[in-house]
Amino acid sequence: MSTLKKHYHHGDLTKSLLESASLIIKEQGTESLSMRKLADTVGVSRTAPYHHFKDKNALLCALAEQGFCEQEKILYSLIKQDHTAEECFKKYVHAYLEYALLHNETYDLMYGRTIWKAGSPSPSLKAASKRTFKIWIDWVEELQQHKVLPSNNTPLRIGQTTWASLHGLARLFIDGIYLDQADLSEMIEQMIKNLRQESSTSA
Amino acid sequence: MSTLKKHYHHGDLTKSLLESASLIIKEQGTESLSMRKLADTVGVSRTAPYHHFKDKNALLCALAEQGFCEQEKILYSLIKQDHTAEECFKKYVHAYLEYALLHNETYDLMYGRTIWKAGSPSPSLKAASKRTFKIWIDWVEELQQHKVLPSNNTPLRIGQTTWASLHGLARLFIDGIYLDQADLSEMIEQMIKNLRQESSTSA
DNA sequence: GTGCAATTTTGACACTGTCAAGATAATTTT
DNA sequence: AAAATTATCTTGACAGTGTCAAAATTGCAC
Repeated sequence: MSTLKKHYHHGDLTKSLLESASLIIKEQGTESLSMRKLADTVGVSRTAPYHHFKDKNALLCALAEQGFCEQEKILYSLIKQDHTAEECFKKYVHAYLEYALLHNETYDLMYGRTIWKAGSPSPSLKAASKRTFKIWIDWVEELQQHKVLPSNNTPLRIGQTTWASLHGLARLFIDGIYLDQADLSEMIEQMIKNLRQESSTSA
Repeated sequence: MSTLKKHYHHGDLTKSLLESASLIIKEQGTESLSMRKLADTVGVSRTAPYHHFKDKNALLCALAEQGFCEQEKILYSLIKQDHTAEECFKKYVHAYLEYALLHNETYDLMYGRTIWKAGSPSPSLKAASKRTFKIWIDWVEELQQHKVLPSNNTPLRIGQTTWASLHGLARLFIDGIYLDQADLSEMIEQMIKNLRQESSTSA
């Protein structure tokens, strides 16, 4: 009888489920997120969550969607700062990888097989990812104009390939192929050089 | 009583399991590979496979290891041809992505979360992946000498970053983030330009 | 043939996602 | 306020999973 929504037994189960689920995947990995344990953690029966999410896939989609919002906020605010385009791009790359590695489980849901191949992305998740991608492509166009990124192709293609590069770097660490965080920063620096318009300046 | 190995009940269960498993993941995805169904397919009881593979993880490791052998063969033979370094590199990129997409489920086992993060790679799998990686790094050094890849860092770093780029491109398609195979070849071409020593030649 | 070791099976346990049906509480309608 | 309707949650059930322990089967060496 107080705030906005109010479900009789639990206040706001939808929200509680998302929060708990988010915590579980962060601390124990997506593999060990089960609907039953989640329900138990929140203090509700096994099938209660199914009245708030059609199935597990829907829950994961919601988590991924939250991730897109969060990531978009971080990266978008970065773009809108008043650095040189060059400096801004470098910061973007660092921020992108920082987000990916810090929220690695969420990143995996956002850009990984679990939802996009094994599962099926919800319409609103698709929309969120498209939105994020569009912001990126628009900014790539600017970066091309400022001669930060190469102009030998359309913003779309350049955006796709440089994104693929960042994504690949992120994945190698997220998936446990590389573990040594010490290597990471050096790899990031080199990746930035690779992606820049003029890649080779020194011998 | 004929050839090399011979197990009394089934000829060579180990081999049969690997072959069937390989077929199942190719046709139905790794998600729908279960030890029980696999056993059933091969015509043996649920727990029989456990005398040939310690657990499911071990089976997956074996599949991944096979993948490394196969991939190594393809790529290594390519390196040893008599094209220009430039031409050879282009072919390599195409071949790498072709393998990744054609054997996408195996590729995912070789370079994906399932084994490397969620599971645990067997010693021999680790060795196989190290071997493959070493061949790559050695060749990167050659490519640098032929001014195909940039020389502004060690072979290791350049090898890591350009591999990350190829891997990222592969993953976007393997994981279902991108589906349109028509885009793929254009993205590959652009990626090659990105990776080459002099990335921007035209406006 | 007997003994031994390799191989396979049966039974069991604790999990998983999710459906159908029933119970309960809140909300709306009368 | 009482009744009807809806939203929410629970209990029971089913089919599936990985994998362990113990028993059964088979092949081979002696």
